[in-house]
Amino acid sequence: MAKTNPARSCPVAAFQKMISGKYKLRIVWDLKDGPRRYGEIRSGLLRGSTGSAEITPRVLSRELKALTESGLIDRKDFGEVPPKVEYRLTRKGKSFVPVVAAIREWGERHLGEAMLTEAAE
Amino acid sequence: MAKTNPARSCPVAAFQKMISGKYKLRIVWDLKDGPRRYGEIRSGLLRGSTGSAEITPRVLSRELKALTESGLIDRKDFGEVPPKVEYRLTRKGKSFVPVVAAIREWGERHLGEAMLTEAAE
DNA sequence: CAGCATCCTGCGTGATACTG
DNA sequence: CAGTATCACGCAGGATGCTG
Repeated sequence: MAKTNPARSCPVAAFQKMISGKYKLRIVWDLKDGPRRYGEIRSGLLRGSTGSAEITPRVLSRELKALTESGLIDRKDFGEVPPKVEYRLTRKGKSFVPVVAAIREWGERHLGEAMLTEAAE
Repeated sequence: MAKTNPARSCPVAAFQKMISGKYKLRIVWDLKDGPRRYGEIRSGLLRGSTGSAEITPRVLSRELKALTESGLIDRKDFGEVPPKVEYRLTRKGKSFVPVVAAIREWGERHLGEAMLTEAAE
Protein backbone atom coordinates (compact mmCIF):
# COMPACT_ATOMS: atom_id res chain seq x y z
CA MET A 1 0.00 0.00 0.00
CA ALA A 2 3.05 2.23 -0.18
CA LYS A 3 3.11 4.14 3.04
CA THR A 4 4.83 7.24 1.68
CA ASN A 5 6.34 8.82 4.74
CA PRO A 6 4.53 12.15 4.99
CA ALA A 7 7.37 14.17 6.46
CA ARG A 8 9.69 13.11 3.67
CA SER A 9 7.40 13.63 0.75
CA CYS A 10 6.76 17.35 1.16
CA PRO A 11 5.98 19.90 3.82
CA VAL A 12 2.34 20.28 2.88
CA ALA A 13 1.70 16.58 3.34
CA ALA A 14 3.11 16.70 6.85
CA PHE A 15 1.13 19.88 7.46
CA GLN A 16 -2.08 18.26 6.34
CA LYS A 17 -1.45 15.29 8.55
CA MET A 18 -0.75 17.56 11.48
CA ILE A 19 -3.92 19.60 11.14
CA SER A 20 -6.14 16.80 9.96
CA GLY A 21 -9.25 16.78 12.04
CA LYS A 22 -12.05 19.24 12.19
CA TYR A 23 -11.04 21.04 15.33
CA LYS A 24 -7.26 21.20 15.43
CA LEU A 25 -6.94 24.54 13.72
CA ARG A 26 -9.72 26.04 15.76
CA ILE A 27 -8.16 24.74 18.96
CA VAL A 28 -4.85 26.33 18.11
CA TRP A 29 -6.65 29.52 17.33
CA ASP A 30 -8.55 29.45 20.59
CA LEU A 31 -5.34 28.91 22.50
CA LYS A 32 -3.56 31.86 20.95
CA ASP A 33 -4.83 34.18 23.69
CA GLY A 34 -3.55 32.05 26.51
CA PRO A 35 -4.04 28.76 28.32
CA ARG A 36 -7.47 27.22 28.43
CA ARG A 37 -9.07 24.41 30.28
CA TYR A 38 -10.57 21.37 28.65
CA GLY A 39 -14.13 22.52 29.20
CA GLU A 40 -13.40 26.00 27.97
CA ILE A 41 -12.00 24.67 24.72
CA ARG A 42 -15.03 22.51 24.32
CA SER A 43 -17.42 25.40 24.91
CA GLY A 44 -15.43 27.57 22.58
CA LEU A 45 -15.74 25.03 19.81
CA LEU A 46 -19.49 24.94 20.18
CA ARG A 47 -19.62 28.66 19.69
CA GLY A 48 -19.38 29.31 15.99
CA SER A 49 -21.18 26.20 15.01
CA THR A 50 -24.46 26.81 13.29
CA GLY A 51 -26.61 24.94 15.72
CA SER A 52 -26.48 22.01 18.02
CA ALA A 53 -23.18 20.48 16.99
CA GLU A 54 -22.07 18.66 20.08
CA ILE A 55 -18.41 17.81 20.07
CA THR A 56 -17.92 14.54 21.85
CA PRO A 57 -15.23 14.22 24.51
CA ARG A 58 -13.70 11.30 22.68
CA VAL A 59 -13.03 13.39 19.62
CA LEU A 60 -11.79 16.42 21.49
CA SER A 61 -9.55 14.22 23.57
CA ARG A 62 -8.00 12.69 20.51
CA GLU A 63 -7.44 16.03 18.84
CA LEU A 64 -5.77 17.42 21.94
CA LYS A 65 -3.58 14.38 22.26
CA ALA A 66 -2.59 14.55 18.63
CA LEU A 67 -1.77 18.23 18.93
CA THR A 68 0.30 17.48 21.99
CA GLU A 69 2.21 14.78 20.18
CA SER A 70 2.70 17.11 17.26
CA GLY A 71 4.34 19.49 19.68
CA LEU A 72 1.93 22.33 19.02
CA ILE A 73 0.32 22.39 22.44
CA ASP A 74 1.28 21.43 25.93
CA ARG A 75 -0.84 19.71 28.54
CA LYS A 76 -0.68 20.82 32.14
CA ASP A 77 -2.41 18.60 34.61
CA PHE A 78 -2.95 20.11 38.03
CA GLY A 79 -3.31 16.58 39.30
CA GLU A 80 -5.88 17.04 42.00
CA VAL A 81 -9.59 16.68 42.51
CA PRO A 82 -11.61 18.17 41.10
CA PRO A 83 -9.65 17.58 37.89
CA LYS A 84 -8.16 20.63 36.26
CA VAL A 85 -6.18 20.50 33.06
CA GLU A 86 -4.91 23.37 31.03
CA TYR A 87 -3.74 23.40 27.47
CA ARG A 88 -1.43 26.02 26.07
CA LEU A 89 0.55 26.62 22.93
CA THR A 90 4.19 25.63 22.83
CA ARG A 91 6.76 27.78 21.08
CA LYS A 92 6.17 25.72 18.00
CA GLY A 93 2.44 26.24 18.38
CA LYS A 94 2.83 29.96 18.75
CA SER A 95 4.95 30.10 15.64
CA PHE A 96 2.08 28.40 13.88
CA VAL A 97 -0.50 31.01 14.83
CA PRO A 98 0.42 33.44 12.03
CA VAL A 99 -0.15 30.68 9.52
CA VAL A 100 -3.60 30.06 10.91
CA ALA A 101 -4.18 33.79 10.84
CA ALA A 102 -3.29 33.83 7.14
CA ILE A 103 -5.68 30.97 6.55
CA ARG A 104 -8.46 32.71 8.42
CA GLU A 105 -7.90 35.97 6.64
CA TRP A 106 -7.98 34.35 3.25
CA GLY A 107 -11.00 32.32 4.23
CA GLU A 108 -12.93 35.34 5.39
CA ARG A 109 -12.12 37.14 2.20
CA HIS A 110 -12.89 34.34 -0.22
CA LEU A 111 -15.21 31.95 1.53
CA GLY A 112 -17.40 34.04 3.75
CA GLU A 113 -18.53 36.59 1.20
CA ALA A 114 -20.30 35.90 -2.04
CA MET A 115 -17.97 34.13 -4.41
CA LEU A 116 -18.17 36.24 -7.47
CA THR A 117 -15.40 37.29 -9.80
CA GLU A 118 -13.46 34.10 -9.89
CA ALA A 119 -13.10 34.48 -13.63
CA ALA A 120 -9.96 32.92 -14.99
CA GLU A 121 -8.05 36.15 -15.37
CA MET B 1 -26.43 14.42 12.76
CA ALA B 2 -26.30 18.21 12.81
CA LYS B 3 -24.85 19.21 9.49
CA THR B 4 -23.22 22.42 10.66
CA ASN B 5 -22.78 24.41 7.51
CA PRO B 6 -19.00 24.73 7.18
CA ALA B 7 -18.94 28.12 5.56
CA ARG B 8 -21.06 29.61 8.30
CA SER B 9 -19.31 28.10 11.26
CA CYS B 10 -15.89 29.61 10.72
CA PRO B 11 -13.39 30.26 7.96
CA VAL B 12 -11.01 27.51 8.97
CA ALA B 13 -13.72 24.88 8.70
CA ALA B 14 -14.48 25.94 5.16
CA PHE B 15 -10.78 26.07 4.44
CA GLN B 16 -10.27 22.56 5.70
CA LYS B 17 -13.15 21.31 3.64
CA MET B 18 -11.75 23.02 0.58
CA ILE B 19 -8.27 21.57 0.90
CA SER B 20 -9.30 18.20 2.25
CA GLY B 21 -7.62 15.53 0.24
CA LYS B 22 -4.01 14.57 0.04
CA TYR B 23 -3.17 16.31 -3.18
CA LYS B 24 -5.15 19.53 -3.38
CA LEU B 25 -2.53 21.75 -1.82
CA ARG B 26 0.21 20.19 -3.86
CA ILE B 27 -1.81 20.61 -7.04
CA VAL B 28 -2.35 24.28 -6.33
CA TRP B 29 1.34 24.63 -5.65
CA ASP B 30 2.26 22.87 -8.88
CA LEU B 31 -0.03 25.13 -10.83
CA LYS B 32 1.42 28.33 -9.46
CA ASP B 33 4.00 28.47 -12.25
CA GLY B 34 1.45 28.20 -15.02
CA PRO B 35 -1.04 25.86 -16.68
CA ARG B 36 -0.37 22.17 -16.62
CA ARG B 37 -1.84 19.17 -18.30
CA TYR B 38 -3.47 16.29 -16.51
CA GLY B 39 -0.51 13.98 -17.00
CA GLU B 40 1.98 16.61 -15.95
CA ILE B 41 0.17 17.15 -12.70
CA ARG B 42 0.10 13.46 -12.13
CA SER B 43 3.79 13.08 -12.79
CA GLY B 44 4.54 16.04 -10.59
CA LEU B 45 2.68 14.47 -7.71
CA LEU B 46 4.73 11.32 -8.01
CA ARG B 47 7.88 13.33 -7.66
CA GLY B 48 8.38 14.02 -4.00
CA SER B 49 6.83 10.82 -2.87
CA THR B 50 9.22 8.51 -1.11
CA GLY B 51 8.75 5.54 -3.33
CA SER B 52 6.24 3.92 -5.55
CA ALA B 53 3.13 5.82 -4.55
CA GLU B 54 0.95 5.66 -7.60
CA ILE B 55 -1.83 8.19 -7.62
CA THR B 56 -4.85 6.67 -9.26
CA PRO B 57 -6.70 8.62 -11.95
CA ARG B 58 -9.91 8.30 -10.00
CA VAL B 59 -8.46 10.16 -7.06
CA LEU B 60 -6.70 12.81 -9.10
CA SER B 61 -9.82 13.35 -11.13
CA ARG B 62 -11.89 13.88 -8.04
CA GLU B 63 -9.40 16.30 -6.55
CA LEU B 64 -9.27 18.32 -9.73
CA LYS B 65 -13.04 18.41 -9.98
CA ALA B 66 -13.36 19.50 -6.38
CA LEU B 67 -10.79 22.23 -6.87
CA THR B 68 -12.66 23.38 -9.95
CA GLU B 69 -15.92 23.52 -8.07
CA SER B 70 -14.20 25.38 -5.26
CA GLY B 71 -13.21 27.95 -7.83
CA LEU B 72 -9.50 27.59 -7.24
CA ILE B 73 -8.62 26.14 -10.61
CA ASP B 74 -10.00 26.26 -14.09
CA ARG B 75 -10.31 23.41 -16.55
CA LYS B 76 -9.56 24.01 -20.19
CA ASP B 77 -10.49 21.19 -22.50
CA PHE B 78 -9.02 21.42 -25.98
CA GLY B 79 -11.75 19.09 -27.07
CA GLU B 80 -10.00 17.10 -29.73
CA VAL B 81 -8.24 13.79 -30.12
CA PRO B 82 -5.83 12.99 -28.69
CA PRO B 83 -7.33 14.46 -25.53
CA LYS B 84 -5.60 17.48 -24.11
CA VAL B 85 -6.75 19.21 -20.97
CA GLU B 86 -5.06 21.98 -19.13
CA TYR B 87 -5.60 23.14 -15.59
CA ARG B 88 -4.73 26.58 -14.38
CA LEU B 89 -5.26 28.70 -11.31
CA THR B 90 -8.12 31.13 -11.25
CA ARG B 91 -7.77 34.55 -9.67
CA LYS B 92 -9.05 33.05 -6.48
CA GLY B 93 -6.55 30.25 -6.80
CA LYS B 94 -3.70 32.65 -7.34
CA SER B 95 -4.69 34.61 -4.30
CA PHE B 96 -4.44 31.39 -2.40
CA VAL B 97 -0.85 30.66 -3.40
CA PRO B 98 0.70 32.92 -0.75
CA VAL B 99 -1.20 31.02 1.91
CA VAL B 100 0.20 27.76 0.62
CA ALA B 101 3.61 29.38 0.56
CA ALA B 102 3.24 30.31 4.22
CA ILE B 103 2.24 26.75 4.99
CA ARG B 104 5.20 25.36 3.11
CA GLU B 105 7.61 27.72 4.72
CA TRP B 106 6.40 26.91 8.18
CA GLY B 107 6.41 23.22 7.39
CA GLU B 108 9.96 23.27 6.13
CA ARG B 109 11.06 25.11 9.21
CA HIS B 110 9.24 23.02 11.78
CA LEU B 111 8.51 19.67 10.22
CA GLY B 112 11.46 18.93 8.00
CA GLU B 113 14.25 19.60 10.49
CA ALA B 114 14.73 18.00 13.84
CA MET B 115 12.01 19.06 16.20
CA LEU B 116 13.92 20.28 19.17
CA THR B 117 13.22 23.22 21.44
CA GLU B 118 9.49 23.00 21.60
CA ALA B 119 9.67 23.63 25.34
CA ALA B 120 6.61 25.38 26.66
CA GLU B 121 8.31 28.74 27.11
C1' DC C 1 -4.30 10.91 -23.24
C1' DA C 2 -7.62 11.92 -19.85
C1' DG C 3 -10.57 10.19 -17.76
C1' DC C 4 -15.03 7.02 -15.77
C1' DA C 5 -17.18 2.53 -13.52
C1' DT C 6 -17.01 -0.76 -9.88
C1' DC C 7 -15.42 -2.86 -5.74
C1' DC C 8 -13.05 -2.78 -1.37
C1' DT C 9 -10.84 -1.11 3.00
C1' DG C 10 -9.20 1.80 6.83
C1' DC C 11 -9.99 5.69 9.56
C1' DG C 12 -11.99 9.82 11.14
C1' DT C 13 -16.02 11.19 13.44
C1' DG C 14 -20.21 10.83 16.12
C1' DA C 15 -23.48 8.48 19.72
C1' DT C 16 -23.80 6.53 24.10
C1' DA C 17 -22.36 5.02 28.55
C1' DC C 18 -19.07 4.76 32.35
C1' DT C 19 -15.04 6.47 35.76
C1' DG C 20 -11.25 8.58 38.91
C1' DC D 1 -14.28 18.03 35.61
C1' DA D 2 -11.74 15.59 32.32
C1' DG D 3 -11.55 12.17 30.39
C1' DT D 4 -11.88 6.46 28.61
C1' DA D 5 -14.60 2.35 26.51
C1' DT D 6 -17.40 0.43 23.05
C1' DC D 7 -20.15 0.45 18.96
C1' DA D 8 -21.41 2.07 14.42
C1' DC D 9 -21.00 4.45 9.94
C1' DG D 10 -19.84 7.44 6.05
C1' DC D 11 -16.36 8.59 3.07
C1' DA D 12 -11.69 9.46 1.44
C1' DG D 13 -8.58 6.96 -1.10
C1' DG D 14 -6.45 2.87 -3.43
C1' DA D 15 -6.80 -1.33 -6.97
C1' DT D 16 -8.29 -2.76 -11.36
C1' DG D 17 -10.29 -2.57 -15.77
C1' DC D 18 -12.53 -0.06 -19.62
C1' DT D 19 -13.39 4.03 -23.04
C1' DG D 20 -13.88 8.15 -26.44
